[in-house]
Amino acid sequence: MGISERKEREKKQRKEMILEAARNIFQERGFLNVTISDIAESVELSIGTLYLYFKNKDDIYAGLACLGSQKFDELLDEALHRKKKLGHKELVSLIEKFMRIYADYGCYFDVLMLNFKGKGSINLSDGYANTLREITQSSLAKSVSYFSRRIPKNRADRTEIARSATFVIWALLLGLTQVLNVGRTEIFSEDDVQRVIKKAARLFENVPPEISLGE
Amino acid sequence: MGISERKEREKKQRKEMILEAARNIFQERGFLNVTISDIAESVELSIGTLYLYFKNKDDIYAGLACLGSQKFDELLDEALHRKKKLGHKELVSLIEKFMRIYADYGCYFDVLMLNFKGKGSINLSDGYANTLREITQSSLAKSVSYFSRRIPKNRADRTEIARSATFVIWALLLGLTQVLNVGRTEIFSEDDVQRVIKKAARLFENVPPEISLGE
Amino acid sequence: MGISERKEREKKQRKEMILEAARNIFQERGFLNVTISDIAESVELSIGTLYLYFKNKDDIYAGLACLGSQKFDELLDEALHRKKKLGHKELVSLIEKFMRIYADYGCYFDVLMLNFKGKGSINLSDGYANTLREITQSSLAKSVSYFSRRIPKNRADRTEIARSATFVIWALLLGLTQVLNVGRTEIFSEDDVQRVIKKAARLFENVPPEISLGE
Amino acid sequence: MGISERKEREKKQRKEMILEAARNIFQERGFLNVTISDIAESVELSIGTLYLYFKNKDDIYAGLACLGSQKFDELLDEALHRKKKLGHKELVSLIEKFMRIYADYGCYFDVLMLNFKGKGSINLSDGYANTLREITQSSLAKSVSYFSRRIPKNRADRTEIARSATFVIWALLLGLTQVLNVGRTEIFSEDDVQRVIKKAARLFENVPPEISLGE
DNA sequence: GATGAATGAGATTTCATTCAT
DNA sequence: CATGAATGAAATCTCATTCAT
Repeated sequence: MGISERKEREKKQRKEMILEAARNIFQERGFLNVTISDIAESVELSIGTLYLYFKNKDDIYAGLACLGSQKFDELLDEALHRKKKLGHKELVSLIEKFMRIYADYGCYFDVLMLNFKGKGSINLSDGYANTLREITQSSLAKSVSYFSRRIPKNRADRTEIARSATFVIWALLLGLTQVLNVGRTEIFSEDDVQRVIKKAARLFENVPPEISLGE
Repeated sequence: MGISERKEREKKQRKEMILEAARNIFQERGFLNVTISDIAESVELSIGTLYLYFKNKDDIYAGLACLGSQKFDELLDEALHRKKKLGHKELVSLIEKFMRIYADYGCYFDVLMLNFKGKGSINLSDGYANTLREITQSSLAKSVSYFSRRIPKNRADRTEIARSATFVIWALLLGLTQVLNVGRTEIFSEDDVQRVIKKAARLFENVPPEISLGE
Repeated sequence: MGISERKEREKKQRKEMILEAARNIFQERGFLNVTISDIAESVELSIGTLYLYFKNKDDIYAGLACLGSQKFDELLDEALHRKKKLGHKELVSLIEKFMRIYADYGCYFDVLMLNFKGKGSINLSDGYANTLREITQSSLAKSVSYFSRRIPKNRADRTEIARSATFVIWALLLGLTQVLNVGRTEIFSEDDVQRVIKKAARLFENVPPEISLGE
Repeated sequence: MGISERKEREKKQRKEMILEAARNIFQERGFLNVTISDIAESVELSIGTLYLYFKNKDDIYAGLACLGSQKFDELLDEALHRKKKLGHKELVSLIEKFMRIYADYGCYFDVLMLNFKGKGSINLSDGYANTLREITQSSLAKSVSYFSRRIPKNRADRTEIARSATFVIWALLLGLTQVLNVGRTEIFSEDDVQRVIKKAARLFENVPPEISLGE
């Protein structure tokens, strides 16, 4: 039992190592135009070995999506696991952190998008589909719980409000990465980015409690 | 000359017809796993004929991206070309319209994203690259102008604020489509969507003038 | 009768016009990478019209081959239709002329080569096949006759010697174009070309009568 | 390192194996109308495998051209690496050998011709372009050196004469293959061929030393 | 377990030929 | 007659996956 557990653990570590290394090539060349060969080369393993750890290409994508979700979950943990209300400073920090995560792990989210929007283009194997669902639900629950705690208990629609707040801020986070990445170099400068982040953060101040992001 | 002009016009119309029909199949099956054959079949033309109108596959993608930008530009025209401040009702309407556009023309934006993020994955021919840049600049100018008019003239950083406001709302629009599409069916209901939109719109109320979306 | 004859004549003229214009594009771009479209464009006629005059692509190639053979035949006429022995000066002139013809009409000969060597790659329609055979036989007969007249009548192998002489000089002519064209710019200069031609011509001097090119 | 060296060697051998087998189909069907599929079938490999060894179709052609140049180079080595003057017997032998090489490897030279005359029709990858240039220069140097040695040292234009002699004999060799192959069956018999070769060889006898092929 | 050469199905692309106008 | 858009068969090329070593 001990042995098989260790094997299992080692296998999982190796998978993550592969994914971590694979991420580089994805970030570098974009989601399209990356082949299994490219990944293998980037990981410094043979093609065949990749198939020992992943059933097929979609499985690799799914793995990436899971890792990305985890990163996002960790970010939320750090940002929301505090007593204080999420003020301007904290929001700016949250957005900046997410931007930075996206800079390094953007392909995770892209895979995530393509997975759902691709309507079957990526067929998650059951294992990954479950993992992904669990992580997402976990993140969602955390966010909702956070906002919920900051809404008066006597409001019947507390949960709904908290869910909405969650999706709005998620949307803003994701949208900012998209817009700022698309426009970068072509349309605006680093200064622009800073301004946009600050303005986005300020949106959430001075709003009535029930729509704010907290207390 | 009259004849050649007509020919030119007809050719342009046919190109748009192809793109319009191609859009369907993209929306239906997702951006990945659509082949030239699929498009040809959807358009009810032969593969060879597509190549009469488009140099190659990337050229078709580029055409889609341009059309998508145009749709977005038209949306902005309609939403911003008004005297009144962009109030809650108008914002809700704007977001809803964008959501609806995205439902039909989402693939346009996906192409746009992949084009920029893919770092060369889609090689825009010069013609399309220019068109795309022009449309984007036009949309940007409209937005900036709109917000700028609503900021006190004596503020030195008027333009910067207007630009930031533009990017924030663009980000929100795009982000909402992403989040809401990803989560749909899996995570939330149509009711959720409505709530999220309303909440997003309300964010922009009761904020100090210099960061509001208007007057 | 007069009318149909005129029509026939006009059609023939048009065909030659097409071939003459087609030659340009062949010389310019090389035998491969020339399409029917390219030819049509070069001739300033529509693709469909080309097919009014030529059954198919091979037919155009065949036409080119015939024209090339004619050019060569005319060259021989001019060079051999004289009383005098073919001396050094005349040989140099002959080679130079052939080189010049080749510079402009080289693709004719290329077609000729590919026709035979291609072993069916170009399927001559019967009409062209006959024309081509006739022209070639005519050229051959002229050459043989020329050399034959310069060999003592009492030699039993007069005709064989004359035929051999013909082929040798034809080979030299053709080979020079090949070698000099392949090497041009890469391997040697215009001066080289002149020297090679002169040396080639000189080979045929001072050889015993029965192997010489004349008298 | 030993392993990678072996791999490299094996890869090279496989490439040559492919080219050797490809040659057959080229000789059989003519340079045109040979497809990648045909080659793959002839080599008894899959299409995909060919693309493991050659970047594209042109790369295969280029490989053939290189091998052909090598064959020619070897022929020259054998023919010229001797003390004795290149007499009639040796010349006949040289021509006959070249004819035989051409019968088997003719497509090599055809590729060579089309490469240069096609003005870019075949795009040599850098590697092949260099190899080809090197081999050609090597062959040229050998020939020139051979003839040079047979020209009195006090002649200032020794090298020029030697170069000219080289090109003339190369032209004759190549031209003979062209003429004799085109005319074969249609125009002349095997006997003709023999006579032509002998006559061609005899051309080089009894000529003044400075234009002869050797002392 | 690890490898990567080989595969072959399927993608993109080309172009000679046709035919409705 | 003249046209050239449309065709589709066939070509080139790609790449996820397998399997013998």
